[in-house]
Amino acid sequence: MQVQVKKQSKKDQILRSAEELISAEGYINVSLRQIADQAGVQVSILNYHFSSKFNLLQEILRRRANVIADDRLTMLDEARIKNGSNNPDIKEIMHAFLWPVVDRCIKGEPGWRDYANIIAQFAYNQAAVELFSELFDPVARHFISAIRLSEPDLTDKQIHWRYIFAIGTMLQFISGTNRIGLLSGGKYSIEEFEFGYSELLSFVSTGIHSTG
Amino acid sequence: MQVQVKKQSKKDQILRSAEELISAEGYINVSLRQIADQAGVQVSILNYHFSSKFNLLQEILRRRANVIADDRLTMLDEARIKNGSNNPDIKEIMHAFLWPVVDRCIKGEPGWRDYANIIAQFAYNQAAVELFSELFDPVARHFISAIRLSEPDLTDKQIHWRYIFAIGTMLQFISGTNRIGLLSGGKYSIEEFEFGYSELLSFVSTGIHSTG
DNA sequence: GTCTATACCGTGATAGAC
DNA sequence: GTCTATCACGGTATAGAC
Repeated sequence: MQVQVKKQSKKDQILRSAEELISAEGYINVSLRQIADQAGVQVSILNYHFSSKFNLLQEILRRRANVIADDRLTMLDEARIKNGSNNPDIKEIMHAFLWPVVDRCIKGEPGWRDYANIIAQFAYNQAAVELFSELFDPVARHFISAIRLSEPDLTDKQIHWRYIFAIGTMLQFISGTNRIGLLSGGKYSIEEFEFGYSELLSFVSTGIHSTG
Repeated sequence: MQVQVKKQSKKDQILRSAEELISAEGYINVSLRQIADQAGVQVSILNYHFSSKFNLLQEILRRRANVIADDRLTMLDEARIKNGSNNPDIKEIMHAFLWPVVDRCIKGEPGWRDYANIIAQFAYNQAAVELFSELFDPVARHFISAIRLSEPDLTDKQIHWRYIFAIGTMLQFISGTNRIGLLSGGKYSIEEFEFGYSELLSFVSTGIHSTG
């Protein structure tokens, strides 16, 4: 029993160190030896537990995904209950989709910030797309059903495309790159997450609702 | 003179091979030796011309950027002229922003498709953000001015945020990952670019115009 | 200025002892 | 499960030919 706990916490420690370093310096620039050093373990332990560097990355991506997935479904259900007709409007739906990620990834503990950064790093990487689909698309289909009810004038195809666009918008927001700081010459910043979030939510909701 | 041409075409050949391989297999998975082989040159030539792998990537990103930048400004000017008041509506503005990328990257020669893929691969990579800003933000500021005229009810801060969101939406679209194919179980595909583009344009335009 | 040959050291990964 | 030793390969630097 105690051994089991010990092992778990050790594996977690590796995952945590990897998360931190990959987020800060980028997957390419971090070596397994650095990760091992920071976690206080031997290099070959990493290969024992994770079998490859890329698989370590995949485990990082997996680890926190279902927390988000659960929260999204919970918030979607709550929105349905709060709304008597079981048919919340598009903004409530997208809030249930966006908030679990944004809240944790921007305000949450450092691990979640790192996680968001890593997700953005690999979002458009061919090798990781299938994993992302596996982790997030089952829940996505629930949201698409909800949108279908809420926006009866949209075709199924339109809903799918716009949902994908919403993901793209969200990724831009949760990536730690502070592109808005560079664009605005420092006038605005990714740190103003409350303003940013309300803009994100209305951008995405209005975009999905669009009639052309 | 002729020597100059020869050299240029050789350097271009390396860039082209690198572009193709990095797009297809990912920056991490491609070695300089593979690139050299495909270009029919020696490995050390790459270091001679580009000094490092990452710098080679940067040159790839630079090479086609100003073609897009020029087209965007041209289309923006045309929209202004076509519209008597020098104040085109938001959809015309965003079309001028999106079309030069989408047209080339989706319909254009293979090199442009690869280019789009690589841009998406590095869009949220900390190490590349400053370069992207350098390459695209000067033109972005012209578009922000145009939006300011077109959408007088928006604050400067709102325009900046929404412009950033538009970039995120575009990246999702031009990335070659076909996330929509996975989400829809193959029903829809990234290949239907005409439908996708009209959805993209209205999503982004409506999102920017949003009143909450 | 270009290109070639070669060597260096850090990397991810493996096999086997304990 | 963990550690040591070892491997092949990667990006990079350099010395010198043309």
